[in-house]
Amino acid sequence: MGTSFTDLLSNSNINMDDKNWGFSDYKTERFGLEIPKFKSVSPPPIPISPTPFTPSSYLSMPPGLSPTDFLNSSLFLSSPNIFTSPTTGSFPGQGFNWMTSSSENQQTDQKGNEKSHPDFSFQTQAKPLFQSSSTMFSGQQESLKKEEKQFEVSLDLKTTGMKSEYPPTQRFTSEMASIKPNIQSFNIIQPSQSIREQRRSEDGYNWRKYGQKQVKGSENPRSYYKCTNPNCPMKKKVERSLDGQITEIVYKGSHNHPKPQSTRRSSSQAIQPSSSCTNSGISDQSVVTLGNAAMEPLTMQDDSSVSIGEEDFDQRSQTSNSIGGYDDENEPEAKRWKGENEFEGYSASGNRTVREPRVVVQTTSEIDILDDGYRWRKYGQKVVKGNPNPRSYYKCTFVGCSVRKHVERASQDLKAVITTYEGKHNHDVPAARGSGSYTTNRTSSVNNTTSAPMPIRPSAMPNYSNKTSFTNSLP
DNA sequence: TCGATTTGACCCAGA
DNA sequence: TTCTGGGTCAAATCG
Repeated sequence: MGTSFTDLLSNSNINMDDKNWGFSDYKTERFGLEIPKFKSVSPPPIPISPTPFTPSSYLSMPPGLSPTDFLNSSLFLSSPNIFTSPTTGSFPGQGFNWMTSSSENQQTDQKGNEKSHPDFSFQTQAKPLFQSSSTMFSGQQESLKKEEKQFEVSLDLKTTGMKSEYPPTQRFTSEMASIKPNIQSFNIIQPSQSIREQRRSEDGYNWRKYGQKQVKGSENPRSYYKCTNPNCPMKKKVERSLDGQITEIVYKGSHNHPKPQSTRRSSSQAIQPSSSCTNSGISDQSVVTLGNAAMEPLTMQDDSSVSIGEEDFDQRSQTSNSIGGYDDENEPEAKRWKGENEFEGYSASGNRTVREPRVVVQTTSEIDILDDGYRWRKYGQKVVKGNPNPRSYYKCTFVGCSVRKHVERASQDLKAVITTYEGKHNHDVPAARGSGSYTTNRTSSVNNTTSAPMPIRPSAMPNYSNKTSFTNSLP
């Protein structure tokens, strides 16, 4: 059982020597062909959100080069498309902007139009790894699916000995993130592992599917899942493209129980927030920083200075994150509010043109966001007309305090952040978490390790009402 | 045999 | 009030 992942790949007719795999070649596949319609080409599998996405699953690091080195290199940090979080100052650029090198900050679509595409960074698909490029656009769907199926089964047998549980092409992507770490660390899952264990989603919880529906305006079926934990209200909706790739996940509610224990997960090390996360932070950071750099990443960037426990990790990773690209010009009222804490994303299908798969993760979990001294809970995110950048909505978490704020980057100047406060705090600024200053530590952490811009920090405004802070805080 | 999934039917909120 | 569509239920089916 000492088979390395590379061996597995080489046995599967995947040329690891082809330096284009997963990168430029893939981009060519996505954008270099005449694609009459986005939906004609299903979006690639994506490492869905709460998953401790593990870039190293797809990357082979040269000897002597650690992922941390990679992250700290100017290749990542010099990108002008990398911004700190509007609220936390976190540095999403550490979220593995795969497609973005210094010369590739601008993506070119199939029409030759250059467009800023920060979201594309998270297209770190396993697809180039696990799907033959020759069949990528063959149009022979049945043949393709058979090939995929055969390959995946083959790979399954080789690597895990487990039976297939996930649809083709989706495996080794989002839903399989719980397995992926085993690949990353070259650990082989023992065949004795229970089926139930395998059903655990990438977020570490167990889900039971209770329904599926064809949603109007979308050819993608939507599946409904409930957390299998008794009395847990947590649900999620998963939309998949026809070939099984997830195009959207919407979480609803929050878990009222700790994450189930898992021997597999502990052995794989990859989804061990309290250990691996706080040490390297790499895999877990990438989960929440992938996507639009202007979005609230709620990252684990602070790991070097702040120890984040599992619960913290869970909540952060479930925080509203929207990953995907949009056709900004035609942006309709993309998402509609269903309630204060409920936020319905619209699927990556329908009338609008969507170039990237989309993930909306919503939860009622409370999140602390210490950027101005107060604690904020993100309760929504929305792309509003006239600004392609999502607006993050926050509520003060202090009981009885109704202050809200929303943060967005200016459409004209991405370096500028507009923070609008609404209401008036009826309490003092809460003490920072931990013994030291959380924000101070974070700031120093960022500054010490990168040349990242300073966190955007609106001046503390204990009393304000509908004030807008237009902060041009980036160099 | 049992738990998970599938799928048609039903419920219900909103237009 | 009716219609529509998303969400859920639950019997049937599957593994």
